[in-house]
Amino acid sequence: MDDLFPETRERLSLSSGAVLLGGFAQAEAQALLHAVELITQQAPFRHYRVVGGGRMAAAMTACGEYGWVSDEQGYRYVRTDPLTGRPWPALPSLFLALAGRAAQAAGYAGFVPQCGLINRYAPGAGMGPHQDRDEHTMEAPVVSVSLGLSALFQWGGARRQDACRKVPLHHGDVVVWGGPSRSHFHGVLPVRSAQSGTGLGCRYNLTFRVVD
DNA sequence: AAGTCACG
DNA sequence: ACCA
Repeated sequence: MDDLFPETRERLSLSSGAVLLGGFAQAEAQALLHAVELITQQAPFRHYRVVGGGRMAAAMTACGEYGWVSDEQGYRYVRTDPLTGRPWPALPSLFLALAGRAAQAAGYAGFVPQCGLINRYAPGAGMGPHQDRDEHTMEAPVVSVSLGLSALFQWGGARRQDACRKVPLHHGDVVVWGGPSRSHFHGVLPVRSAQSGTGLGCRYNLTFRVVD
């Protein structure tokens, strides 16, 4: 388990099935950011609408077999980027390797994501508590990778009204939630601008999922 | 409401 | 509460 994350700084049990892994190598973070740059050249960041008409504060794009979109038909996964009309950019092997490694370290072997969502949080942007329930299967875990500015992750329970625990997430942290925690509510408090060692002016979050 | 705003 |  531990040898899969040799750079791990800390390991924090969140609840049944959810794990926070801390700190992969800086060189790997730079490679991940470079991959993000290449993806966003093909599938630009955009702001989706939430049900009800509001605008999501986080800018989003995706890579892999499926991408998450929000449109007049609701929240769903599609194989074609509605913005470009082209398939989503391929999941870089670096993403596949990191996601598989993190999932295995958290106790979920054989994780092969079909979707890599990329969320960009400018200072002030956050995401309210919600469940990830648009995937057709909930068997596989969600793997979440934090890059750039730090943020407070809100980790809730199975019900919206359950208390949320605030977990600081920093550049290089990975959160994995599966099993009973797969459908737990979670969100991100508005990101605050700060001088971080990364020099990045925003937070990037990569989330990896199996869709069907 | 995966958002925003008003009001106590 | 709002009423997409």
